[in-house]
Amino acid sequence: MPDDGRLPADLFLDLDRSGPVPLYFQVGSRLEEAIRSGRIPPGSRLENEIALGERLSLSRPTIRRAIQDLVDKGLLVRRRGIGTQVVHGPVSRKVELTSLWDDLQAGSQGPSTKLLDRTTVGASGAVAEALGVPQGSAVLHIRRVRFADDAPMAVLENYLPPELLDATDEELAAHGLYQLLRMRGVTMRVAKQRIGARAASREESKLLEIDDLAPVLTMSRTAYDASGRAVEYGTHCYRPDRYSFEVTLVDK
Amino acid sequence: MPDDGRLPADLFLDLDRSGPVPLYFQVGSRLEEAIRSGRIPPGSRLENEIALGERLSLSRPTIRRAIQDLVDKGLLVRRRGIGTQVVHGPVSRKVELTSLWDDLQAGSQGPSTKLLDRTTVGASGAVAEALGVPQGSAVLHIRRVRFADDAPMAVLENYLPPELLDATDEELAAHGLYQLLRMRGVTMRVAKQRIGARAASREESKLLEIDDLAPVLTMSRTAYDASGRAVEYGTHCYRPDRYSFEVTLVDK
DNA sequence: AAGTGGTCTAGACCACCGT
DNA sequence: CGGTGGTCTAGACCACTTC
Repeated sequence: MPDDGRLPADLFLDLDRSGPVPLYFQVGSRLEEAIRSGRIPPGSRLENEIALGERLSLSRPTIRRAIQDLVDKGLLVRRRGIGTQVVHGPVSRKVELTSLWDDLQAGSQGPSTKLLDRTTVGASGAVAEALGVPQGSAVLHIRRVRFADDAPMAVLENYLPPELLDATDEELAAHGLYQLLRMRGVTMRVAKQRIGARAASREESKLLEIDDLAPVLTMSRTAYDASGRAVEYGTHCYRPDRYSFEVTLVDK
Repeated sequence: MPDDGRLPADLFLDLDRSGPVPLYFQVGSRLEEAIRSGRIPPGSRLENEIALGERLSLSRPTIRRAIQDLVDKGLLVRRRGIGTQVVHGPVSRKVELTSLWDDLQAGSQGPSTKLLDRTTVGASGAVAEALGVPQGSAVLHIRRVRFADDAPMAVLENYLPPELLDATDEELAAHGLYQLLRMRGVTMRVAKQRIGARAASREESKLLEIDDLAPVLTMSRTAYDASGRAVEYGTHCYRPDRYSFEVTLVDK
């Protein structure tokens, strides 16, 4: 059998052993690129971990970690006694604007945002519980509409901790919450989301340019920083013809 | 500071070093149990990895893996130079029937299912592409209604590979797809899902006992086995007042 | 029997955080 | 500065699959 899964030799020529980027990340990224581009075709077998490690002068745990990351992303499948294969399914498809993170990560570059409302309010029961602050303490409440290609896509309602009370309207419209929080030393690490559906309210239907009571996709999220403190609580609703969520599950 | 994060001494007394259950899994499970039960309270600090390893007579990588699994589940947060903490947020909340896997995993025990339709059809364009089979090849098509507490919750439409062509109606109603496929040697490893919303069709609204054109939550999924072959394609719609999806995201 | 991934060990050095 | 997690190494033994 000539198919020994030997990878293209030039894939890993430029590994940087002194820079700050971890080796497992460099290996994983190059491998992911090769798979998504189709250069390593679906269903093809990879070299075994030890051989690959020797060719790259890397230890087996380092190789394993790089491969495991791609397994977690759903790009590779491992079977004991068999080997590692590229999945057959639709791999090359990029995650476009349906990623679950993009509300946080886009912001500055992505679709535009219009600020509808921005007030400082005392945290009510549900908000106070979600953010983990005392009832009645001051939090920032904002309401925005997100546009993609000049068409309304979502209505975003958020409650934020005191750090952002000083943000200007211009900042809120231009920079996205994730970025604003980062600039103030707050980085999100964990988020819990609930996705559902309901009929649009009269106001929402107007903003989204859909019929009253038409279906909307809803998502509510609480995000936590590295210390475990809640730093964002939001309730969003989306036009279902312009937005959907994509999730890849891996059996562990 | 007396808070050295020292864990309860009896947590790890019964580690089985000879059985088939990996040590990192045993450690992780016990830790998860202690966190979810509140025995290790939110915000509390854990011992550092090396100390914990010494106390349990385990190497640092083994401890790290156990902890990392809980970080990936959103139960713990690690910070370099600081330590590992239990997140502050709502942790103890069980995942009940909103897990993204339960359609696959419940089946036998969970809510009941009524089989509406079961036919062998030639794979049409979209189905053939999703399942990765030739156009027109025989696949099993089934349509079911899922009930929870005797109330309709979802309409499930699935296309399945030839392995299941011989399944009886009783099996289909009683055992759940995941279990039936497992019994035939097929195990799912990766699934890609898309979650959206739309208005219910007349037939769906009747089955779900809701108004015509009322909102429904939709999910379509393609599942792959260990070899990367597609083994299930399904389109489901849910009553949004009885079902929603819960997702935990971790920044990696 | 040979080859694969799955687990585990016992170290090492580094980057980052607090004091 | 000491303590923490982040990375990396070089081995070892095992379980599983295929031949």
